[in-house]
Amino acid sequence: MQSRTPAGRPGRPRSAAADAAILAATREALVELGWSKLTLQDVATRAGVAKTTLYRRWAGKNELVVDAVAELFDELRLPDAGSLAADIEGVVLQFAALLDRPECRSGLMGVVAESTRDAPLRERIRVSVVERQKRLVVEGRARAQARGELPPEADPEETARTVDLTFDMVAGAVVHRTLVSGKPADETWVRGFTKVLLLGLAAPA
Amino acid sequence: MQSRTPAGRPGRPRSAAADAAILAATREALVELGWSKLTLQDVATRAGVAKTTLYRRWAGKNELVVDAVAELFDELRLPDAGSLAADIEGVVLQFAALLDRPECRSGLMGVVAESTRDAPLRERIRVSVVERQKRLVVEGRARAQARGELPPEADPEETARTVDLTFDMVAGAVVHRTLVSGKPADETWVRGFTKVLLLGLAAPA
DNA sequence: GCCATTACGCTACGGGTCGTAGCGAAAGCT
DNA sequence: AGCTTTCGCTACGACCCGTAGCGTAATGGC
Repeated sequence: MQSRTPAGRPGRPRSAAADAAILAATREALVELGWSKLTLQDVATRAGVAKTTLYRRWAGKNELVVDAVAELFDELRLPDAGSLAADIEGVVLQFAALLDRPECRSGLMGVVAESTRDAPLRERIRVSVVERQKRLVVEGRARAQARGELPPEADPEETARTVDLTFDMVAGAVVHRTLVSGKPADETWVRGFTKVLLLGLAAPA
Repeated sequence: MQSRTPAGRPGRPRSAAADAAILAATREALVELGWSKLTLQDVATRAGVAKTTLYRRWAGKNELVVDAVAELFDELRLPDAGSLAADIEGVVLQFAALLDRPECRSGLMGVVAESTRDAPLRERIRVSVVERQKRLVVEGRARAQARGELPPEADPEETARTVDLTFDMVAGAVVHRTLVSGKPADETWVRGFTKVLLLGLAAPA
């Protein structure tokens, strides 16, 4: 978050309600206007605050949208469906449902595009959005290894590489399917994807 | 391309040199300024043409950048390295090299972000950029089936689904690796990725 | 209760980009 | 030649950016 009040600070505290209103207004504007036509003036008006209040809390459009989109990813949960295949399918379907929301599509792609020339922004995205998804991969993997569905690795470095690879394959495929190919990541597609991924991962090293 | 002269048209023809200069200037501006700070005024100045000339040929920034980036994808070639694994690795490494160029990174992500709210733009990207990559998948797949490395499919609809899935997995993983995770898609990574993908695809239906 | 400190709403500002219009000159085709 | 289209140039209103300054509101410390 942005407005962390360090407890013992004197003066009037920042309104927590304003934070929530601004982030909600940002998502609303993303739905109606998209990334490029979204203006901070418009967000401020929707949220019922002054434009200057926005600039006191966020450095600019990029940072604001990252925070607004990051909240959406709080909904992601790792289901315990009994098998690794079912777990993957569940997570992928949740992720696909998120990417189906227009505020998520345009917001995420907008900030990712900006992050190609803004390292601090990329780091902010990583912490607020990417790591939150990656944790699901780590947990799901641990469960699957406990069940014996995946071969365990001795080398922790090898484990990190495999987790990274798995994550890039899952998230990348879903994003590419929905945003570039422009087709829905529905159950049929997810089943086919999970099958291919699982066969590749389950093979011994 | 944009300025297609229908041959028998009277009047002064559009300068082909200007087209090339504008597209090159667009890529140059993408490198130095990135997607959001790129202005058509700046591109026009770099190309040595008037701003109005730009607006006569392209509807706006989105369309211009799509054309400028699409030219980069002409370089993609399907190597004949003897095995499917080597072919995939070759293509993926080429794709990774493209995404390593800043004009490709910011330009591509920028227009993809806009395309989430602009169906005609998405179609333009599909025709100019996506289909050009997808053809490599189709060709490589045909070769591999001729070599017996991949199981052939009787159902043409099933074939289309598999090609789509393969393409989304390859392109998606590379894009996510380089642009979201922010790590290089080097030979080590490509080898690991190809291994997982191939095991999943080679398995019988 | 008083005071220092901070947040807030409001207004205004210079600087920049957008997309378009209008003009005269240049460059082709028949 | 004459017609047609492009091109460079200038100018324009509209909009957004990001900041500054002001008076007011809401806290915590004493």
